[in-house]
Amino acid sequence: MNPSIFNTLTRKKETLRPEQANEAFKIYCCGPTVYGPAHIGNFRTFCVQDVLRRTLEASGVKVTYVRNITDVDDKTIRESMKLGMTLKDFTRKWEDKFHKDCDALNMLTPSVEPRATEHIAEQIAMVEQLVKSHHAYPTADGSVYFKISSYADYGKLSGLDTSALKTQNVNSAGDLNSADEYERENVSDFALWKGYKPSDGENFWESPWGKGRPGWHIECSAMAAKYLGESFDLHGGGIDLCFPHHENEIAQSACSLNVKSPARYWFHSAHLMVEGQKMSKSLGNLYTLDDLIAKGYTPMQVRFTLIAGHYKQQLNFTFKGLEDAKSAIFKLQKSLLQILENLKLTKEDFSEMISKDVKFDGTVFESAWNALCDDLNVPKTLGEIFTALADKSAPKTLEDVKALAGLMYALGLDIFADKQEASSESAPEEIRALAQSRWQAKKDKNFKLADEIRAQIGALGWTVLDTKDGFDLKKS
RNA sequence: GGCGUGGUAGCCAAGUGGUAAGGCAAGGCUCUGCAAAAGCUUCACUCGUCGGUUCGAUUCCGACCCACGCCUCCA
Repeated sequence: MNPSIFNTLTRKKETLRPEQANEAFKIYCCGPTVYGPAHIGNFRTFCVQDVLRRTLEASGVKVTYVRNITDVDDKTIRESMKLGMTLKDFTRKWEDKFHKDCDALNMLTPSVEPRATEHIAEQIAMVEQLVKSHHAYPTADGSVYFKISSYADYGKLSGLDTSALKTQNVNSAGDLNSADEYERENVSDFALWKGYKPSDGENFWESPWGKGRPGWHIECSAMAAKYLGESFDLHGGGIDLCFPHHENEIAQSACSLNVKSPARYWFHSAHLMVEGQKMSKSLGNLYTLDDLIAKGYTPMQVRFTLIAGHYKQQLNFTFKGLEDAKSAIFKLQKSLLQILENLKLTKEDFSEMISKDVKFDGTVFESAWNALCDDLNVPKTLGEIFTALADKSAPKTLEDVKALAGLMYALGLDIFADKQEASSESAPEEIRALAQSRWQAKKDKNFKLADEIRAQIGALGWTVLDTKDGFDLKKS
């Protein structure tokens, strides 16, 4: 079964098929701007895209996945200069951190991950092409702007009324859009190339219009065309990129490459709220992965939380939600362990089964898979998984377990990544000795002493949990 | 103002023209000294409000209320 998604361009749910049958499905996603640690809002988008890619793969489609690194823009330049670092050293540092976080969140590595600064020539070539075809014009300050009035379909993706746009001189905050600053012909014309300013420091490249640097939108168009061709299958990003970023990309590509739209499917995921509020630094509710790990949550719990809501739906991120995810994962582990035991299989066996080569048809998890293929309905998928797991009337077969492993591949949930609560081995010798003496007291039916020792252990920050024939120690 | 999304149990969240998946939390029971765990089990006559269409609407239509997002470089 081929997965479907809601295509922003057509405003319809569509089945995803590669343009050329038997060829790879080509995806381009806008990657991070590396000027600091990515936050969970960024990761919501990237995790959802990861699920899309994995689901396509599990459906038997080959995928080429390109996600760029934006390593030059106002923020990267400003922050690197503030620290006295070269732009490259600065951005590589945050790029490495981004990759570390992605790995922790069990995201697959992109097929290609191009950096904007390593594709300046391609960007300049595209801008030249646009200038030559009169879709763009240079200005006195050495910048080049795209002329949106030269492209009739501008605004089609985001449903923008361009006639209103052209006369719009005031933004939502009531401020005058500083149209004159760069001598733009029209306020809505956007920069393809930015002329050099002293505040750019050492960060500039030579171009036919003098030294400067590329505008933000052109990098994606140039790199997507280079690695995926003039037209590819799907372009993704956060909903905020729909306008103006993707709108501008379409305009650039359409006018320089002579295609209607660079991508046939446009995939946008909704934003993340935190405790009901927009996430922002000023509200102090902007979390990075490390922030959550420091609070004792695991990357897998974070991933579960980020993908558990539908991608088109705004997700309200809460710590209660993180707790819920923790319990849900634990429940999943327990049910699965029971099934594996019945089949005389181990966790390791299951881990080896996690693969994109799966058959879902005829298994108890067929409906879960169908839900995932239906516009990436992860909440329903999870519901179907739990329902199937709980259905005692259908004993699970090896094929069922393999199908579940396939679903775990698609969702990117490494279900045993989180150890089931720390166990006795990690406890200090002192605690273990105490626990041992309590166990002896208990066996001697000296419950008073046993409870005293338990209280003592509790005071030292550990909890004793009795099992059938022994005990576990847990950090409390 | 323009465009768009959503309002389903305490919280999160699917869904369908015929009377509401799932997760979390909570309650009850069983079980072991106790505790925890585990197992079993209960938990929306109701789907923002008001009208309309229909034999029948949470699901279709209209109006209204509320929340949220985008509107020039924020995933």
